[in-house]
Amino acid sequence: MNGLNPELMRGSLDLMVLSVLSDGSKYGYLIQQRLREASDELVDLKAGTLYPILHKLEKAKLVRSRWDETTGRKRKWYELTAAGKKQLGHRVAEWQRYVACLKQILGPLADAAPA
Amino acid sequence: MNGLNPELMRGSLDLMVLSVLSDGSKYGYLIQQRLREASDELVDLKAGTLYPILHKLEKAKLVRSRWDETTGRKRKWYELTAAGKKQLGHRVAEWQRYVACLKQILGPLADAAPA
DNA sequence: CGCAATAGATTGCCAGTCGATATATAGATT
DNA sequence: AATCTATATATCGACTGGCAATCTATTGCG
Repeated sequence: MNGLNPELMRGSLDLMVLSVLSDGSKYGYLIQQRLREASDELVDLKAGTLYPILHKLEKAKLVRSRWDETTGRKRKWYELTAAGKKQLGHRVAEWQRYVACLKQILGPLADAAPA
Repeated sequence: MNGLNPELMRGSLDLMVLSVLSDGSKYGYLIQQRLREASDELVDLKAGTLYPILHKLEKAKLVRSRWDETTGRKRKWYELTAAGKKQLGHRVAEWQRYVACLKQILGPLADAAPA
């Protein structure tokens, strides 16, 4: 996690992964890349972070996976379950409540934004 | 931390505390209350969370403290140092970059917001 | 007098991130 | 043929941080 304070990211990593999966199945490495692209290199999930998250989501039945060995390269494809899609909706709404909450706490500070 | 996913909050607790201190010195218990008010009860920092944060900020010279024993109740007042004010500016800017980043990752999901 | 609220602080548990490491294949370079 | 880089998945251990529980102590109310 390069570009931003890692502490800040912590709580939303699941959300990011679910979000990346919302427009179709992907395998781990691809999720990593997509996230890097979509965030302008700000989010660079390490393997040691990503795979535990995927396993956790799978255990919670929010995603399901299957191996693809038809191509030379072994890949494990992950896709959102119905519950996962529903959960994603909740998480997005929660995220927005969080942002609104912080905005209220920051008050006038939220306006001016010096580097 | 009642109203919202605690995991989500994790990274921004320091920022919240710094922010609450930006409009004047406060003692711990007061910070707790102000934060609860300012967030419409969504953020309720427990003592076991707040005091370690304050001590950490003090160690980092972002806040300074002094005891007030002139009133019956012993209170430890915390105030932002110059470095703390500067740091607050950085943290706010960083927060905004984070929010923008997430918005980009969420893409179309960020628009519709079902509960 | 007892109880709730105020006020500060510490300890120990648990969960989560990430660097390091392991394994293995594909394609490019030497 | 050998080496290197990128691809691809996975686990382990160290470290950090939040929070419930706990402790001490005071103020004010019924």
